[in-house]
Amino acid sequence: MKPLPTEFFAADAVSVARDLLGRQLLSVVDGETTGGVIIETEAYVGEQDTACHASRGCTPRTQVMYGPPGRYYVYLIYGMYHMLNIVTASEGTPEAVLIRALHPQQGKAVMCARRGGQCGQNLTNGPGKLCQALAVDKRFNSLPVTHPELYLLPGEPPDPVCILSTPRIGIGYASEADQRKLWRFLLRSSRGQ
DNA sequence: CACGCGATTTGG
DNA sequence: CAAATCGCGTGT
Repeated sequence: MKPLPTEFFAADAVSVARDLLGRQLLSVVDGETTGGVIIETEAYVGEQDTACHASRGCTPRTQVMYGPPGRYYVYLIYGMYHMLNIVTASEGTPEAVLIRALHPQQGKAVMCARRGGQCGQNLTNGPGKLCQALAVDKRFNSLPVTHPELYLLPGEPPDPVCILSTPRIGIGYASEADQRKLWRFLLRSSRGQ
């Protein structure tokens, strides 16, 4: 199957965040294929969005968000967890989508091992957890989404009625108005995923 | 160059 | 409820 092209991400982060639900994220690291279906995302929308890292301008860390869409923005948080984002919009417009959760599909045993033996629901149900499970770290920062070691497949776009939107998580430092934005998107859990 | 803290996870 | 743990952004 053909990977999602970089052009897919040349749209506003909110639209891309919604459109990424139901898509597949695959990692091929150390000869192991791991991944699953994206079931939770968040949009971070430029310098005016006080929850977005780019709200403090272009810095060494945020530089990739100012580049062309369709590249990974990976950073370290709390000194120990990585966060996987995909840059959207257009060059000079620093927007990105955070991948927050997957429904595990490929390489569950490997993901289990990378997660310290934890399995089941605990494999990829968090932005730090899924990076651990897929062996995603800063070496993917600024690489294109068509990279052979980390890429996306079209999957099956969900029925819009299955998409929930809520406020974003863990952004207490942002303005109240930005905290209230419904820019977190989830796929309503259903059987058979 | 020193300081403070975070788009989280885990264990108590 | 608090610790873990360090790169980055900010101000000196």
